[in-house]
Amino acid sequence: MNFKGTLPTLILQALAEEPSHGYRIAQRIKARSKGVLDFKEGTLYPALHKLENEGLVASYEGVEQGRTRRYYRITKSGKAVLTKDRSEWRELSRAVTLILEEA
Amino acid sequence: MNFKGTLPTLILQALAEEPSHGYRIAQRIKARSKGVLDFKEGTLYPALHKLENEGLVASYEGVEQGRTRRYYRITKSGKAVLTKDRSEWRELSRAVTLILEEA
DNA sequence: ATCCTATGCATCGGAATACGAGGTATTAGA
DNA sequence: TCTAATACCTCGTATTCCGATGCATAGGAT
Repeated sequence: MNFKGTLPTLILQALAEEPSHGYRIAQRIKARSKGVLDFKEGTLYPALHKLENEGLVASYEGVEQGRTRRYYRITKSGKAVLTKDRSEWRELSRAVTLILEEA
Repeated sequence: MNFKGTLPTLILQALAEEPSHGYRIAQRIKARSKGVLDFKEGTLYPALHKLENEGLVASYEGVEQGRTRRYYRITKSGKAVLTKDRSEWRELSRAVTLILEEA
């Protein structure tokens, strides 16, 4: 069960903390949300590609333990978008909460 | 600018407060969120029909000032779903906030 | 009297987001 | 040896939302 629309922001946030690769980003989001947020691979990889296409993240191939992984890092414009996304999230979530908590 | 997935819950909440019709529900959501949440008609009416199809709301035709309006009220199962949706919202929004506010 | 705006309902096409299923391949442990 | 976890990817489908469009009435401005 996930929200629609928050995944790009969550990915940017993860990469702002440290560069990582797809599989680990997904695990991290799941762990940090205590299992609540659990995006599937069929969702994650296309989202990652789209972010790269938009220039918000950049990727490079890395080899670790004989395994090829595609690492991603956040770009300058990615950081700017993350800042904007965060404040948008605050505004929207506050608005929804305001309505739902109102008797 | 809207969240995806919260509209049915917001509609149920509005109808839990008082029965209403489509146009007014939209205005109410917009007003309560101080203009932040603004769902369009092309979104609202299909959502309303779907909720009725699922038995979460019921509708009846009412005439007011010579105008025919379709009024909706929340049903018993609609109230149950609303309660569940509210706790789900809390859980999900808390999870996202947890990740985004974390340095 | 006429026109515009707000009200009020509805449907359609298209875009975006997510999931599930399926495919490929490597590594580590039972 | 077999299985599970890791790691990446794509495709079809469902859902959600928006914008455009259509129709119709009421009220106020010109």
